[in-house]
Amino acid sequence: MWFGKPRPASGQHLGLSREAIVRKAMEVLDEHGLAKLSMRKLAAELGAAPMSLYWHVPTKDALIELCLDEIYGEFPRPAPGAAWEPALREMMHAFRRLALAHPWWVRGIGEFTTIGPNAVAMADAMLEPMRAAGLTMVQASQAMSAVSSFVVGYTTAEANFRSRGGHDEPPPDLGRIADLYREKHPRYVEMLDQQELWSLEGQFEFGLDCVIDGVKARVAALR
Amino acid sequence: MWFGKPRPASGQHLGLSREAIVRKAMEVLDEHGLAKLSMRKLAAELGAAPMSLYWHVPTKDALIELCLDEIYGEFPRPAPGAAWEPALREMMHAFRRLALAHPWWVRGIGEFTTIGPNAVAMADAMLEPMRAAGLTMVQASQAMSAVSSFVVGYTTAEANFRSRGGHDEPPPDLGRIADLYREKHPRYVEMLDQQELWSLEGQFEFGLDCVIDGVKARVAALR
DNA sequence: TGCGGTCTCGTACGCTGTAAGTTGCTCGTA
DNA sequence: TACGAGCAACTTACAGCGTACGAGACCGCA
Repeated sequence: MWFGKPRPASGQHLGLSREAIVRKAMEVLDEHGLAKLSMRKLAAELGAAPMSLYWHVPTKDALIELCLDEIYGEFPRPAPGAAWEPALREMMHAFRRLALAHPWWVRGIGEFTTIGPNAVAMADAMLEPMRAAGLTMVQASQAMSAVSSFVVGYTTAEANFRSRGGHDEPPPDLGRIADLYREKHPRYVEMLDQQELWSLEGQFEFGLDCVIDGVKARVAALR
Repeated sequence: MWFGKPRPASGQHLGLSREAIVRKAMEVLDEHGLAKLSMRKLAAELGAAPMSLYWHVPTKDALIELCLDEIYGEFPRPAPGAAWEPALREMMHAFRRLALAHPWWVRGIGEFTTIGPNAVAMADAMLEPMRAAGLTMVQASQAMSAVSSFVVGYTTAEANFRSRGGHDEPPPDLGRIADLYREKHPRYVEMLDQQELWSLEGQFEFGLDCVIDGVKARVAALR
């Protein structure tokens, strides 16, 4: 007997779809990280055979790129009429938030260069307040490139550091490292001892302020 | 008769050593990239059996970290008595030079966080002119963190872009991407059409100027 | 009833890192 | 000269990986 469902959910149909696969892949990524994602385990998790995934997704790398772009979809949109500087700042804070919530994401960005629909939409949205404020295309793009380069670099390091057990205080194995280099590079070891440096948010804020200030000054000078 | 050589180079001795393995690994990395480095191929290249490498190196990841640190050894040292700003600038240019010469390097930095002897020596050397100029430890460290975060982020993207065939001009598949997004994000596509944006060195210089300016201003304000 | 399209699966190939155990070599000492 | 220690290289084997290829199962439609 057959119940007239759009998908008869019988025999050959598991309800697999690109969306379902991406969703489950992101679960696995959030929980176990990039290195632990395998097509075979992912398939098992979905109750399917490994090769079944390949009907919906051409390759593992392509799947990862889909996941990467998915995160770009979670960015907030600048409020209409917002000034570019606070909008950019807010966007970069969102970036850090997402990067720390999904540590595999920053690493993936470094390896795969995403130009998926969500990434493009996000960049395009950020372009709006900048153009509205009178920045030229080149200025706007250079500003975004400078600021986001910093943010990518910083959050990569931070995510890495945190994944090794670091928080906002000196890491557990700091003593070992300090001992290793104490006679040869005492200045460096002295730096490691500064409590203030281990405020990861503070470091981020400082760098972000620097870049944005620099950008503002340069943009103003060309007026 | 015995010639007093430290290693008689006979029978079981292939001349394998940690240094030789690292050297050959760097050759492979420079030529084929991180993904193509395998212990088995590396061993073959050295005329040895795969497992022989494991006498000299505990694990593949450890070998990669050794290679990463090796590159840090190629940094120039700031001239004695140099001012911190030009010294830092020069250091960051060296970073970009090395990152483009060894594209696997930047990617590896993002994945492995190196605190090897050469990396530490390089950071320590950079600390010298900053301390001499009267910056506090915290200021010096924050400045280095901000600037190098930008440089890591930018060169990661640039190395990635170049490895996909990009040079200092619009990439070959730009048309395809532009067509994809033209109706939905015309502003973004217009940005891609700006010739000036594809000067990768220009973009780098712009961003670097921004961060360093911002750092200088902040340091001066705290005086 | 048969057909073409959509989806799932089984098998197989050629890779990977490395744990465990074995062999041969050289050397210091007896 | 004989022997055990220790170093260095090798062999074998395991568990896993991405995915090419081809064979089915099921659907709607003619």
